[in-house]
Order: sequence, then C-alpha cells, then structure tokens
Amino acid sequence: MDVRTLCLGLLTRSEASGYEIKKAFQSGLSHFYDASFGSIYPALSRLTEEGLVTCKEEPQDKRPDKKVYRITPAGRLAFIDALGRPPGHDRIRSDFLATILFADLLSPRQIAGLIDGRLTETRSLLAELREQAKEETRAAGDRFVIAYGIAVLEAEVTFLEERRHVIEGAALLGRAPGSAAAD
Amino acid sequence: MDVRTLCLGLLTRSEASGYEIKKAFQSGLSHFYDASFGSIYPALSRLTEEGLVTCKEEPQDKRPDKKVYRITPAGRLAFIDALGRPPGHDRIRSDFLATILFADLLSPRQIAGLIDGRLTETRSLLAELREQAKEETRAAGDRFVIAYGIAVLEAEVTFLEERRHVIEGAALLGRAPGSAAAD
DNA sequence: GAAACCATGTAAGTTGTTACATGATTGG
DNA sequence: CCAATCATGTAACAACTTACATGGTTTC
Repeated sequence: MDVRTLCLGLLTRSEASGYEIKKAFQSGLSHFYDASFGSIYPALSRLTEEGLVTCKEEPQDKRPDKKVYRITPAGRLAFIDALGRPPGHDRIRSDFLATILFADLLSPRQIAGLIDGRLTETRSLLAELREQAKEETRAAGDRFVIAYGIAVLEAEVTFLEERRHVIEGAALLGRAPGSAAAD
Repeated sequence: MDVRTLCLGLLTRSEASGYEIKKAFQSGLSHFYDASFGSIYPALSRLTEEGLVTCKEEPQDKRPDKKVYRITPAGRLAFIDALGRPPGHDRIRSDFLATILFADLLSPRQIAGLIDGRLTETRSLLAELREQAKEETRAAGDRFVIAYGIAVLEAEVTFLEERRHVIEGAALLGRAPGSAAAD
C-alpha cells in the first residue's frame, strides 16, 4: 500500500492537513510504516486532481495557507476497494539482522553493543506503544495494530535476552575448527 | 544496508555467481530481506569496478558465461567496516497491518478472510524457517537470525489466534446491530 | 537564544522492482 | 509438453527520501 492510499485512509477518519497527516503517521503507524513530507504533499495533490479528496484553503497570518483535505464519496469508495484487494507480502529490511547474520566477523564486544542498542531501542518503542494503547479515542483497528506491535516486540526482547549468549559466544570462537573455507 | 553491501557480505563466505547469490537471498534472508536480479547484477558489476571483488568468467556451452565473484582483501575490509557502523532502524511495510488498521470499513467476513490468509502464510513461512533451522552447515549468524524469525512469527500466530475475535467483533459493531447474520 | 513546532512545497538523488531480451536443459 | 532451473544483463518505471527554499511562533 503506497503513501497515497494510506493518506486517503487517514482521511476516512477526519479531515486533515498534510502536516497533521504526517503526525498521524508518527503516532500510530510509525512502527510499521512511515512517510515524509516529500511523499505526503505530492500524494495529496494527486488525490485532489483525481477527485478523491477536496481541499479547503484556510488563510493564516504570516504562514502558508493551511490546506485542509476532506475525502469525497468517490474517495471513500476507492479506498474501500483498495482494502478489498489481497494484501502483498510484508517487506522488512533490518540492518540489525543483516549485521547479526555476519556476527562471526565481529568481536564479542561489538555484538554485545549491537544487542544492547537493539534492546534499548526496542524497549523504548515498546514503552511508546504501551502509551498509545492507553488512548481510548483510538479506532478499533488502531488498538489491534498497536497490540500486535506490542506482542511482536515483547517476543523480540524475550528472544534477545534469553538467546544473546548464543551469538555472543559464537563470536568468541571466531573462525572455529573446520572453517578453513573460502579465502 | 543495501543490496550491494549484502552481496559483499555473502561473498565473505564463499565465491558465487549472481545467480547463486539470488538463491542465497531466498534461502536464509527471505523473511527479512529480498533482492531481484535487477539489483544484484548491477551491484556485482559495481563491486568489481571498485576492486572489492574479482570476477572469473567460466565459459559454458550454449549458456551465458558463468561469472564467479570472489571477494578481495579490500572488499573484506570494506564489509567489516560497514558492519561496524550503527545499524539504521528497521523498515517495515505491511499491507496486512495497514488494512487491519481500517478494519471498521470491512465486513466481518472480509476480516476473517484476511486473518485466515495471514495465518496460513505465516505458518508456512514458519515451517520453512524450521526446516532451515535444521541445516547444520549454517553459519552461527544464520542460525541466530532464523531462530529470531521463528520467535517473532510464533508470537504473531499466537497473537492472531488469541485476539482475532477482538477485531472481528469490532467490525460487527461498525454495521447495523442485527444485520450481521445477513452478511 | 536555541530548539521545536507550525506550514507548504519542489528538485535531485537513491534504491529498488518489473518487464524485456535470449536461450539450452532437465524433470515431472 | 510444460514448468522450473540455469545464466546474464538492460531499460523503464516506481516510490520514496533528503535537502533545499521560506519564515513566523512558542516553549524551555
């Protein structure tokens, strides 16, 4: 699902400006999606051209006019249609996992640092999601997705805590007996 | 980490052709990374230009020459240097979660279908990873990353099994009470 | 007085996918 | 006989990100 469709989806909930949509991305989707202004603003222009949203300009003192977008009936239909299509596979790119993959090229200290950093980051994301889970104004979908994120992140933390010694130990062995291979 | 760096990483393990690198992506990284020929072949050309790998052409009957790439000492240093840099954040794009986010716009049947599909897919990926976990020739990093994937996917399956009723029920509320049976 | 927030937008650059181009061989 | 595997590569396209451009206001 591209940024354009996601913007349309957020506009099914309430009218909003590009700036507000960016904030919505950050507080609620940030753990599995993100978007920059450079993709949001063009997306909103395009949706307007296509008649899926309308734009109302609110003049403001000494600031660019605030452009408030509102979804049209056609836009709502288009979005529901998009939701109906079978979703594509998740795409995950994790520098962390890619690095761990080659743990045998790193020192035990480097691996420990890497995992410490990951745990800190994951715990802080977890804390953020738990805060979000408390907000009762959220749509049912939001709450489910937040709970999903919490479940996954908890599993990650548990895994790292319980198994980190395995990979930290493996590094100690370096190029262990039998690894005379490719050189 | 881009495809170019990842190719370099795979070549720290053994020499390989572009075709073989594609296979390596599929059997071992596919749950958190993927790459097409369209990115692998140019990446290998570029690595060769930069002197990080060398290329040996093996002529084959009635097929394009097989080009076997081997990492150079400079390449190995460059890769270890890349591993040392702090990893960026994970990037996840999940059409499934994006769709669930707007569950209130879908019928209970659609949501159930969506979750059934997700469970099937996740279980099949899980089975694949469990097969991979059995392979004893894997590097320590591979095994750790595979186990990591298994832990996360198990948490996802458990979450969906235990909590799906929450979101399936929420969809019921989005429609006129009593009209659920007619859907 | 610095940082963060509000507010929009464009242009250049990155990174990657899909489709095209070519074609033999092997297994079900 | 059809699909998959082997084998490489290019060109067009897609979708985003980053940096640039502009500038007042509020909060620490």
